[in-house]
Amino acid sequence: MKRLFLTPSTSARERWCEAFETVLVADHGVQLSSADSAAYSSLWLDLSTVDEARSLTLLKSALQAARPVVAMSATPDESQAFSLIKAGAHGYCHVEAAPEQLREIALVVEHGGLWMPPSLMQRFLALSTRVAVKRAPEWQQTEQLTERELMVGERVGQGASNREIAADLGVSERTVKAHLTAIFDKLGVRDRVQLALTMNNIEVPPQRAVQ
Amino acid sequence: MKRLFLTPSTSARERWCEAFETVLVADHGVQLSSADSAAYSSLWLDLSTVDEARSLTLLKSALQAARPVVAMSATPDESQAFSLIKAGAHGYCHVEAAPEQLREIALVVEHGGLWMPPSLMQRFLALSTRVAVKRAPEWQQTEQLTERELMVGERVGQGASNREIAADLGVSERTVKAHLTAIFDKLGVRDRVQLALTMNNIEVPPQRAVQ
DNA sequence: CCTCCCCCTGCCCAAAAGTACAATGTGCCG
DNA sequence: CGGCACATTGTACTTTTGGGCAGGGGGAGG
Repeated sequence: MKRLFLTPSTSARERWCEAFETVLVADHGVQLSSADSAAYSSLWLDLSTVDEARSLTLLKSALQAARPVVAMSATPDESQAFSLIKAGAHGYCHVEAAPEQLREIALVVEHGGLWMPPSLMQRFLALSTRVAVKRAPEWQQTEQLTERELMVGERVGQGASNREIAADLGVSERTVKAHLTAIFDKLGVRDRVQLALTMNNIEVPPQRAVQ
Repeated sequence: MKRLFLTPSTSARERWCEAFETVLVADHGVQLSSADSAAYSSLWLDLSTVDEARSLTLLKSALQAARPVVAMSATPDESQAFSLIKAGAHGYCHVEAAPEQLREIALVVEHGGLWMPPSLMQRFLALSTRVAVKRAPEWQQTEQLTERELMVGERVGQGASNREIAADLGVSERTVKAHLTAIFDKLGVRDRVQLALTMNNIEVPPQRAVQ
């Protein structure tokens, strides 16, 4: 199986060749067709000289090949790792990773796994602990909101006030309130705080009625 | 490499033997010593007849062997998957998974990867990344709250109203407000919505000043 | 003893949030 | 065309929130 490395430079080519028997190296600009994708089993993106926005763009186009993509960074960073993983990368590692490690990562991602450095993985799992993991039913709740309601809900989920939302959407504050009332009803929440949590997939524990 | 399967029954043993050359099967009750752990490369937990609480207990003891653990369920379920993964499992699959798939999973977890069914993986990533990824600064923030302030903050993070919090803590509503004012100041948030998000490790994007 | 910090609270006020009742306009569907 | 869902807004009212001003009590430490 061949591995395709996309990089602006070829400085690390040596290490890659050491890791895998067959390596293809191409420039970032290369156009990937689905025909090509049969030719390799995984795709490796060198993002060491690329800014965040462009990283995501490159990743998106790389993902179209329907092969697992491993993002490689020169300055591994939690925030970058998570945003790339979230965007669809199957792996995240240092661009200077040793051949042996590259082989491990290839094994993992080419068999449907997710790979990142152990410390990051740990942190990644720890971070998700506060997120509600229950029921698919309420997942649809967000779906039952109208387009406009969804916009309002999302802004509340970011901590915006009614006035700010109104300005954002170019409507009156009264309209925002109207949407909110509808949302509260549909999602079964009481106020904007509970809505904000719900919009972030956080379980809202039932509050004891007082008075 | 051997794989150790922990199961109350041996009904699936056949499939396991088909998947791997060497398979050890033992009861859930078996005690794992670190000496044993050298004998196998991964540990597979059959949780098909086990309730949630016991699942976590079994997983915890299995993890002590310092080998990757794959949890297998008869009724794969998002909630169960996530709680097991968070508790330290490296893989989650159906107990009836085909031999070929078992081999894939073994490859992944034994090389440091995380494996779960693709649909679950997608959902898992979608959920996880709503969470803020930089906490070092704000983590201390939570620490800089006094005991009482922390209690109030946590309740706000669960969507409680001032009145409810007051009742919970057995103080007046005015006191709750006083604590809140102090919290807003310390954490640099504007209102209870932003506080609720912050308490759940969710990044509060700066809002454009309007007016 | 004095000071600092934390906890608690009352009165009062302003802003924000949330609701009720009502109305207008638009586009889609039978 | 009439019904219906959606978006929009106004007036007015109630509730909740946030905070200024002022004060009391307690514990730790100089």
